[in-house]
Amino acid sequence: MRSRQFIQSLEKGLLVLKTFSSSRSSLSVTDIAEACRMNMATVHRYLFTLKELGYLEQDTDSRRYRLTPKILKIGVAALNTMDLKNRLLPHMLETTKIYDVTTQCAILDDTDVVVLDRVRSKEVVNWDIGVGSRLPVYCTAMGKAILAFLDKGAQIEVLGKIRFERLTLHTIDSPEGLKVDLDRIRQCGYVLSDQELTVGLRSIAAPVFKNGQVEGAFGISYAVNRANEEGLEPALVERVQEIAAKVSF
Amino acid sequence: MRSRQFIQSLEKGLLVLKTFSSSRSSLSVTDIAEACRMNMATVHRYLFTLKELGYLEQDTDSRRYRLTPKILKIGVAALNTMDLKNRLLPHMLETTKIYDVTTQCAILDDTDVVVLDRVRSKEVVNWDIGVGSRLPVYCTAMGKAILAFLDKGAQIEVLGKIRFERLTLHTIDSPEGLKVDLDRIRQCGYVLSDQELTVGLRSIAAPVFKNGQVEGAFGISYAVNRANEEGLEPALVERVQEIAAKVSF
DNA sequence: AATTTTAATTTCGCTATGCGAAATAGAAAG
DNA sequence: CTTTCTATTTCGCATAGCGAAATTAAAATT
Repeated sequence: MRSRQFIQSLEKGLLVLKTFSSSRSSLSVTDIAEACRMNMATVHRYLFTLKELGYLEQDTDSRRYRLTPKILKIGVAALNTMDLKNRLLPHMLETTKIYDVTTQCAILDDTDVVVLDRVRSKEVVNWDIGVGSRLPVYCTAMGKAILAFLDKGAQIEVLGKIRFERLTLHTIDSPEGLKVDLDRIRQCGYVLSDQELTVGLRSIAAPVFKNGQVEGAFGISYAVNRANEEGLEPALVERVQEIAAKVSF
Repeated sequence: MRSRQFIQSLEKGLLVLKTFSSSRSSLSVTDIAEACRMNMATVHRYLFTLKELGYLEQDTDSRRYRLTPKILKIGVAALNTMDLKNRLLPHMLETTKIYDVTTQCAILDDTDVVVLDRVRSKEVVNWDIGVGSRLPVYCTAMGKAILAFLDKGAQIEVLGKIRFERLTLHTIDSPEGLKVDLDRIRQCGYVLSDQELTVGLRSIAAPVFKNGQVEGAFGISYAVNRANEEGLEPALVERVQEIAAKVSF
């Protein structure tokens, strides 16, 4: 049974909001009633309220609802709160400038890494995700960098929750395989991930610490063919570790 | 009096969430009770619920609450919903690559423009805002581009709500001055803004249309000194208009 | 270390609030 | 024109949420 302190109306309201996504951007009362398993009259009341508050707008013809930019205010506050991002940004800009690689920073949430910010390289890769995007921990350099330095308990908990999926030929697809890799990463202090998430993409990442605890990760990505450039990767590996260490405390 | 359909608990819950911001990232029960003018017991119930749902976390020592990345899921859905961003991104990447300028796209919300996405140039300017940031309409190239092409009614409404503030020597600081500028912009089809928001920064922008209605704007920014580069600005002006027209329909 | 102050959390009884069935309105399909 | 489907509103009931006050816990002050 739920605590007496729990406010169900808020849970329902957020559930309604959460139903909207990039693939389901315009929803009818019925759609939401179905998705949330709620009574239609009730759903209507929530939609009415969210519209009144300016978080949703309704198409006059189709009567369907869709998110407004106002909702961003809340999420963006969360983003800017993360000072990892602010500490890393100057280094990201500089690194991208020098090596023309995409630099990024991320934190862990559940079994995903959430991209806090990224500075894009000039080279256009067939892969472009935005700020706030989520990527699976087990097949990203930043994800593995964070996971490897989590304390045992937390690490095991995350490992247990991951749903492995073979995204490329290089994707690790078992908890055991990942565990071995994480132990190795913990030894050497950085991750070099070769096309584990996307074919053609290589990444390097290292963990950033805050009071001795992993706070997130700093990472860079570039096209596989650049791995051949004389001395580039050793330089990048060193730089990533150096920067991650510099912003850690 | 409020409609019978309005759910007050949801309003209060969102009010509590909204209280968190980059400058107020860690809040106590009392802080929020004060800011929201709500009873402390009530505030506690909302915080408890949001914590339970995973949108807030509580520091065990200070008992203060702070946003978690989970809240980003909702905002990011809103961002990705905006297909203006998806249509423009390839052009943004290409333009940044060719001219090394910062490219961006934005939409209007209330009296702000909300940045949907941006591709940074290599030149590091003392000005770096992130995705989801809000800038005032009246002193940004993208803001004025959108405003100029709004229908009369909507334009007047926005003009009435703006709170003008002189940010630089070049900032327009009256509705009358802005109106004159907007009429001129409507004639020529693009905006060239010189240091109206930030000293040292110049921007060019043009509106993007969807079914004949302004949907948002495409813009580029660069350091003032680059205005001297032979033929650069005319080329940029043309390019901005060309791209804005191409993604309009 | 004892006392006071301040803040967080829980309890409890009352009532306004939110619930869902059903009614109504309105649009789309047949 | 009728039927069907969806959105919206009404209404009476049950309960979820309210705030005063109690309780607990942690700082601050003596």
